[in-house]
Amino acid sequence: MDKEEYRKFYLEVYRHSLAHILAKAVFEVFGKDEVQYAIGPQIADGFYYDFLLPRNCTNEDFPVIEAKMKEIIKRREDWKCEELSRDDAMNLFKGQKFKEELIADLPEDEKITVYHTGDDFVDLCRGPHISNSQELMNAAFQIRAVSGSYWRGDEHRDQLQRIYVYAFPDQKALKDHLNWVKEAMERDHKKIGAQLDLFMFDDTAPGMPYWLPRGWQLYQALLAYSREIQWKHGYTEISAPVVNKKKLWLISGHWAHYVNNMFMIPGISGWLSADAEIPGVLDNLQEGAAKETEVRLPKGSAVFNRELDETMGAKPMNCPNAMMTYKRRVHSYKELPIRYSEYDVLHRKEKSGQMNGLFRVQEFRQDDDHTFVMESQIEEEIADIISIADEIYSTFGVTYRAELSTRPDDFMGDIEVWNRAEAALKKILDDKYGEGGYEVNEGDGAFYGPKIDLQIKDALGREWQCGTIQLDFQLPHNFGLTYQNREGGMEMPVVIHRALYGSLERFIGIIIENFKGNFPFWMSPMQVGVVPIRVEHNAYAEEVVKALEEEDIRVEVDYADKNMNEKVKAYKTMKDPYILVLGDKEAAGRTVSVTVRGSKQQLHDIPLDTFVKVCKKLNRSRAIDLVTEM
RNA sequence: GCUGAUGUAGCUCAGUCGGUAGAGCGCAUCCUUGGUAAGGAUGAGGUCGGCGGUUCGAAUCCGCCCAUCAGCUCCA
Repeated sequence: MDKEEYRKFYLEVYRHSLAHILAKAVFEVFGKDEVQYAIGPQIADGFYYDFLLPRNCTNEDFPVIEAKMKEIIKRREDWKCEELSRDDAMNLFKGQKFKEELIADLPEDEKITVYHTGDDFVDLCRGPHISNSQELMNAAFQIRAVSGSYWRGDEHRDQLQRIYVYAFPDQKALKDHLNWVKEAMERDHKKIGAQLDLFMFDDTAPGMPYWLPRGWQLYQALLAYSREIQWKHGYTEISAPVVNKKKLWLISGHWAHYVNNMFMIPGISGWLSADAEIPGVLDNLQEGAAKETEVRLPKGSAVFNRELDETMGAKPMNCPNAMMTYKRRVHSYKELPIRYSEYDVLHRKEKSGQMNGLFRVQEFRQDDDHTFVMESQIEEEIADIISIADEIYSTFGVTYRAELSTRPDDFMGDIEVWNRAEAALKKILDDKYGEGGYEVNEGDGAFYGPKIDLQIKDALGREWQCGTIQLDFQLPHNFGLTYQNREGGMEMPVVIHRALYGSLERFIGIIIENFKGNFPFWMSPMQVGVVPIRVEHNAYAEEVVKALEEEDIRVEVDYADKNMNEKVKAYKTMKDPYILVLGDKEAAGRTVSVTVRGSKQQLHDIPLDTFVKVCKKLNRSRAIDLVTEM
């Protein structure tokens, strides 16, 4: 074991042992007979332990539990490992239903071990552990949070209370980690988004971002990039209705599978009154809806029967409209692949508590595409998509992780078709990342097809699904799509859904955190800030602005009669890549003085033409770093 | 939807035992007329998230709701 491995091993042992100490403390604080303990694994910054408690644990319990843990450690109790038979183990944990379930689920040949901490606490555990609590005297820990969690991740089973604890070998490591967390919070896109005036939210439209002038510039830069790269790869862009009648969603299958996540809009006669005797209103209530509540509505209240034909739904996805677009006429095999990209607004109604800044919203746009191919073209097409993904992600300097998701339980369609599709995706991933070079999520696919997801991390290390590539054998069937083959017969195309940014909103959230708001030149909301020193320099400043704007460089300027320091400060706060200071010297020599973002040094006597060329080049190359020498 | 937390000026936050609402930054006006995140003076700005309750009196206590955050569960 080298030094690093040794450290890692002991970190695990410490955290694992502290988890037992936490459980013992919780027993003593909440009463041993009233606590059911489940599992307590370690995680990146410590560990957690799940309990079923007699009452909810709140922040006020944290210091009490922490003090109890410290007290227990000071008892310097011995830890003993014991190997038990299955029956003895069952006996030992009698009444502890989660432990009983865990033991029952252990494979036949698995060795069952328990660890005793002192003579009044025992936990089912594989170990290894410390041999005496005093080894934990120097360990640093702090309860981070408590949250609800479901036993075995199943929301239909017991909801447990998960106590999260930061745990490190010593105080310094804990402090360092808390600092890291603090710094990560500073990168939070919600915070930077407000500071840089990029976007905002309002209670009147939960989860639906307002894109402010600066943020919208950034957004448009990303869209322009997507359009440019897709055009080169043979994509054609369309735009389609945002709101569609129920009939479309019935055909696509969304009515059956996704209706509860859709924003509904009643047609003309869709609104009923509670006192109107309309048969079928109550019968059509969704399963689980409280019928009593509906009956008690005051007379004259508006009631919406969404089962009426004229009910419209805001699209949560572009696919059905893309299918309609394809279906408008007969297609020949010679036309395929046909690629319809679109950036229309999508709406998805989320359960409360699911929203999260730009990461999880109810209104967003995707760099979406639906490609119609012959089965023989799938592999080549997906390889091309992955090459586009690589190109896009490298432009932003982000790394991603690929995941394959396979057939879920509620799948639609023919199982043979599913198997073929999954095999095709696996082959592509094996070729690109090597066997085992990507994760497989069994049963996590969309109901209409398997998918490849591309995951990117945020500042806190949480992973978010951005890109997605999905095969679909189902929608072409639902919509009756065909193409005419060489022999004159009709065949059904396969659809590839794909988005590489994923949602623009989520992707922008990610890159805000990645760049900490210091965006590459090409996507900066404003690229150059111009500061005339005095009003008499405004004339030259106008010339400079004009020269930049002629080359499509986003430039802002402050002609006001005020101190130049204020103007510089404003642009620095907004993280403009370049700030130009213009005074007598510059006007006389037709030059600019450049302050480069992130650098204290100023570049003087740069000819205006040279500076414009640098900006043009940065826009064209989409380089991540700024040019610092001119 | 669930668990825990948060919500006071545009922003960051203070507000003790229930007794007329505070600061810094920012904003407006003025002075300083300037070389890279200035200094000073004056001023505007509040339904204390919303609704209801308790009370002589509520930012403060209680209930419900809304929104947000950390998780869980979901997520085409």
